[in-house]
Amino acid sequence: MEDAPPPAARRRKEARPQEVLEAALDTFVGRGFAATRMEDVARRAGVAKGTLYLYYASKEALFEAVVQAMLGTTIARLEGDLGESPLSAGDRLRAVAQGMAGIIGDPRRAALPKLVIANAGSFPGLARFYYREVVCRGLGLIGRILAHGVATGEFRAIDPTVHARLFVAPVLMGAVWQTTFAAVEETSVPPADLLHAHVELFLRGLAPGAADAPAGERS
Amino acid sequence: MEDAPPPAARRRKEARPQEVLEAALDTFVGRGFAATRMEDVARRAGVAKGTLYLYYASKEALFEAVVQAMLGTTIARLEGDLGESPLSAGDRLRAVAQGMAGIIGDPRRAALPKLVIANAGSFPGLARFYYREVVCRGLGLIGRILAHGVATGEFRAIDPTVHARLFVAPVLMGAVWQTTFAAVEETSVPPADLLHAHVELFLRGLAPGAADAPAGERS
Amino acid sequence: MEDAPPPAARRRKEARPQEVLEAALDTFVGRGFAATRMEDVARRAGVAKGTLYLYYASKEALFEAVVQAMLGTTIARLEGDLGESPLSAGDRLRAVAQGMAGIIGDPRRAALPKLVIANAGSFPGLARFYYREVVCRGLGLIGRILAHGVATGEFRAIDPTVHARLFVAPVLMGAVWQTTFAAVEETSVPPADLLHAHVELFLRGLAPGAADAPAGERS
Amino acid sequence: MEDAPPPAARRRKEARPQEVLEAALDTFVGRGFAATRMEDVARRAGVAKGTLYLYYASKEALFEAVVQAMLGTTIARLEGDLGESPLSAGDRLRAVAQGMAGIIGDPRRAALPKLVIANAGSFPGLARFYYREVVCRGLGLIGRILAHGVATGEFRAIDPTVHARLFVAPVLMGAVWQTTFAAVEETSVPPADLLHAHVELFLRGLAPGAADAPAGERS
DNA sequence: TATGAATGAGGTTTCATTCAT
DNA sequence: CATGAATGAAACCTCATTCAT
Repeated sequence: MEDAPPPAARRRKEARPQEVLEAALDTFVGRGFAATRMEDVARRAGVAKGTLYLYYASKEALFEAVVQAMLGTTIARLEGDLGESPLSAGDRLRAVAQGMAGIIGDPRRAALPKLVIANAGSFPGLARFYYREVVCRGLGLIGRILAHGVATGEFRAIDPTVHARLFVAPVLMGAVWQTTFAAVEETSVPPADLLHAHVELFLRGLAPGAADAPAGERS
Repeated sequence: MEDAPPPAARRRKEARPQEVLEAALDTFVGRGFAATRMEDVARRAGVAKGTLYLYYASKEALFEAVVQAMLGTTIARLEGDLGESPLSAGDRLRAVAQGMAGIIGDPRRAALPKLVIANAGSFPGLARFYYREVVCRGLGLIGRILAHGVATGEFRAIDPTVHARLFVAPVLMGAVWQTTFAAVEETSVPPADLLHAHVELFLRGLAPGAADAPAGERS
Repeated sequence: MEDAPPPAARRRKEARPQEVLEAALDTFVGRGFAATRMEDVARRAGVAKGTLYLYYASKEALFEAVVQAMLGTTIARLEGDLGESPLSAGDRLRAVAQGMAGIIGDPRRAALPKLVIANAGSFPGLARFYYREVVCRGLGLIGRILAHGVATGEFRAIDPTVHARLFVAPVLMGAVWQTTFAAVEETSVPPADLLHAHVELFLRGLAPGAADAPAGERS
Repeated sequence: MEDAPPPAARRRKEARPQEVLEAALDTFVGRGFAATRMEDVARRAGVAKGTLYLYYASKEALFEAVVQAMLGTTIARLEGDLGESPLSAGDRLRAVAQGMAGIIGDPRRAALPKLVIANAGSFPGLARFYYREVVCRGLGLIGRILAHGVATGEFRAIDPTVHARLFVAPVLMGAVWQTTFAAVEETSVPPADLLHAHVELFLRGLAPGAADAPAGERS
């Protein structure tokens, strides 16, 4: 005799919390927290309204669980890419970009930034938490790579804090873009192309070139 | 000779719709459309609940009026910058960046992108409208400058469609950032610094430099 | 020189209360008391909302004034017909019917019964008042004529109280009918025809005929 | 063997919609549609405000359901009486009167005419619908009986269309009367007496008697 | 006297949450 | 565990009434 009879029905039951989370994520992203009704989530998850409360104590708790679940894997992914490596700073930026591409390639994970941005006002703790756990760590990682590149002379002298943000911006924007304008966009650019162009442009811009900037600058 | 006798009380009356719009914008941006209560808007505008309905037929109508009002000035600003000029492509990009800086320097106008992003799900027409009226026109303007620079050899050969997005991303991101993380940010970067660094990095990256990319690899 | 300059503008001013009453009556009859908005009445009367309150202290007061105004003339009319006369009972009933025809011929006056019926629930005093002032007096008048006819042998022996109601019913019904179904009726019967047929039928039915009822049965 | 286990609590649950309808009817009749608050209906039905919306989508929908429910049985009753029979026209009118007495004997059913009359203004479709489904059919039935009586010589020559209305008027009026003046009436006449007197008077009046009308007519 | 912008109490409706089955 | 009928707090919106002009 086996230890348990998980013949399809049981398996479903154990996957419930996960299915609920996914249904909730989709609805929260599509409609925003306030406009999402628990019944919508329940229907999408294929369970009854009351069942949601067996797993999550309230709508807020469900929302936080959604963010946590996404953060968990996102952070893990970032941490994985954080490991030191013998590559050049440029190649390490390329590797980070690859990792980010993987993340925003998964629509479910790409939705997180928008979720945070759209609901930070209603969840005071959310912005702070996301900022500390994701933004700081992400910017820190990139900043360190940039600083290293500057130190070795691979990059020209720039402020790593500032340029870390510049490096991240198109990725974040791309993620938000997808979940907002994808449906109405006429001429769409594949995220992969965008990311590739971004990295090359970025690295060229950092190259310790001759003078300061090409033409007649100042600002 | 005065045109009319506006004795302080009258002036207030005529400014009502505008005051309501500003109060509504602030609240919608802070809490999102659904979580905003009409009473909050009224209190912030210093009027009674019912007064809102003298000017706007419903919460939705108020929201749309807010977006329209912001769009109006934003579009006008963009159109102004659209004028052809004898400057180099690089300097024209710098001018556009200046214009954008002016826009996101006004907190009220900087709030529009977040408003659209956060509520596109609940207002199907909103994303489409904003995309057509602002995104397309903005990207088109920048794309044309880029294409011109490529044609004259001022820039290396890049895809204007793709790089227009890259040019805009940090600006948009900055605007969204401000209204989302400003309160919790530890080490903030002045938007002006960010924008300046961005433009310089961008122009360096576009310079028709020697080889392809500085160091070894490829993606 | 005249005593006052009432050149059309002044005359209008003095007629205001009456115009307001008429506008109110029309609206109350059409929509019911609760569904009538003061602004509707004002617009129909051609005055501003606030002006109504110069003449009537509240919506309820306006409603009561409407009823009073209608009652006044209605009662007066009835009283006029109440005068004793040398006619036969039958001819006096015919005269009363004439009077009623005059009343329900004026759409404004015909509307009163419906107004009372539809709003008696919301105005506890209204039913009582109308019953005392109109119903009782009307039924009393007719009852006395019937009793007189019975006493003189002009009519067979019937209960004047009961038959007074039977005499009034088609008139009331006709008045209510007009303001309720007139717009949707396919085959309408002119009120005058209806009334004439009613009186003749009624008088024939009262004639001290041979047996009890024409044909065989029982009750 | 029982079909199901309805242990007193369950029975209550299934009767909910019906209980709500009855509570709503009573309140609508007493106060009119506009003056009725959903909370009143809920309290009278012994449920919470929100519960009403489980069964009826809106206040209007509830009102229409009330009318429908009443109409259903009323129409059925009328149809039942519509069956051809071998009786004389007079006896068939008596039978119809009996049927009507049954209807207005049930206070709930007697309330329908008043409901329609009082709210036709706010529900444009209501008057039309009621007219077609009840008034036309009722008048048609009676008109056919009258026409038959005229054809067989049982009645004198009258216009069936006109006299059908005269036949119905006291019944309708009685129904409306009950729900409007019952509480304030001093000398009330039992509806049954009224109806009986009406039918006898009506039949006498239709008898193909000697001349036209007894005494000195003409209008 | 007349106006109509402003007010806010009160009504309809929604929906997160509970609990008996 | 799972359900979904029931609840009632809270939000949107209307409109009778007031009052500065």
